[in-house]
Amino acid sequence: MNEIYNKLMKTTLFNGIPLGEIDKKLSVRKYKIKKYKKGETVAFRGDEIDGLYINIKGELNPEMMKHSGETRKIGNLDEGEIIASAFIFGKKFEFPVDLLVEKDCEIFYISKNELMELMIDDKKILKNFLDEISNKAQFLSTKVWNAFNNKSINEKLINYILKNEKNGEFLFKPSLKDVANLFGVARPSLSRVIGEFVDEGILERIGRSKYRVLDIDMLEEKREF
Amino acid sequence: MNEIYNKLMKTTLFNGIPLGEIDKKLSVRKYKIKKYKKGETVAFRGDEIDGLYINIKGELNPEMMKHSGETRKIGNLDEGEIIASAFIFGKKFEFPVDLLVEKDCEIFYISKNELMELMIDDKKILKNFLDEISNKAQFLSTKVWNAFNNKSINEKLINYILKNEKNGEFLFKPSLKDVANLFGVARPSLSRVIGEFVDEGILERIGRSKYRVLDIDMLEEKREF
DNA sequence: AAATCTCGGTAACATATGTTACATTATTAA
DNA sequence: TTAATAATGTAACATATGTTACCGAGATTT
Repeated sequence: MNEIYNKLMKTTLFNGIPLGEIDKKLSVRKYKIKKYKKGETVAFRGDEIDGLYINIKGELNPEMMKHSGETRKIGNLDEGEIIASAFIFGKKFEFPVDLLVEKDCEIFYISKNELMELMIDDKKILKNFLDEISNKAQFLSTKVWNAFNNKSINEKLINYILKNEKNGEFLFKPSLKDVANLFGVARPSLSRVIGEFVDEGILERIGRSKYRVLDIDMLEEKREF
Repeated sequence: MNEIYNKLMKTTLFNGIPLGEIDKKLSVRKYKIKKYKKGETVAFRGDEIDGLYINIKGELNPEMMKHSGETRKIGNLDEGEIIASAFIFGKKFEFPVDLLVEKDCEIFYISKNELMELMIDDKKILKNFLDEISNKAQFLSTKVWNAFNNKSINEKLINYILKNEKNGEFLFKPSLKDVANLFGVARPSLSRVIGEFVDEGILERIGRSKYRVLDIDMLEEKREF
């Protein structure tokens, strides 16, 4: 039991709550621990969400799929993170994505009602959960803003470089292909824009998917307008 | 006072709470009512958010601005709606947009801490607020999904038509210009695609920004892949 | 080391969207 | 009503991105 409480202490929801407190709060509540093996699917898009799920051990992989079958990774769900926190309340009670197990997992579950009791009982937990779902919304808001503001591959690339360069060097991680996918553009199209930057003397190729920034001023100038 | 409580009853936060209850809860709490005239700016992007703001009378207009000065309406904030609800908690305590007054307004304000006390004190209010933020996140999530899934003007237009047509007819509201802006595309580009649909016999123009769907099957076929 | 495989760079071509300009039609103001 | 203003449909042209194909460089396996 103590091992679980120890894990929970590191989660977003119980962040800052002492071990003894967690023990006291949870001992009077119902909850479950579920285990999954690598390759299994924890949930499919559309499955009902009836409570709070926290990944306390292992790694999960949320994926969205287009009608055509094309998939896109959204980002990993590491230990301590709440699953689909913004979909527990609100109008839709269903998983927005498919959830695949990347590394063997243990998942903490507690019902919606028990969760609310926890929040009413402890102001810190309430604050933690409000912060959690607000952060989700803020993250999405930024994404929407970026989609509106950085429309061209040009702008996306510049932002990527400025965010990822260390000492004037950067590489496309985990691969150029994946970055193109992240941008939502075709790989050769991204390569072409990179090539243009090289022609203009802004970048220099120093290895496989690896470049050096030669003229950071020119890079920032190109940003606008 | 009663007039204000009456307005509050219709808000997202106090939805479902009887008038007497609102009176009882709020009489022991600090809150303010602020008034604004049309044309004033309630808040600028970056201003600190130190609590909960609800528009209880009038109409507000959130706007985002690009570096270049180009602006985009996000959608109106009508009476009863909470302002920037997803930015009260979480990492960013600041307004994500500029807030312009469209029609003379009255705004209800309560501090973050008092808001939390309200939530702890009343489970319905807690649920309402959790629903509110979750809905925001879910709405944004849909937008991100759409941006990923409906990339072409073609697809956006088809979805727009299927969502807005009544008895085979629809119009671009409030104007074609605004819909183009909503899509994030140039107006003539949208017009061109509409024109193509007309040429193909899928649509028929029956007035200013007003069209009739002639072949809904062909419209749905064009949807994929 | 050799064979195989995957990824990344590049080019030619096709398509989609943006830009600008203009005429026409509604809408608003005078 | 008339004049002014704004919105819309359209066309020609410019630009950005997608698609396909091919080759060579690294990585991986044998």
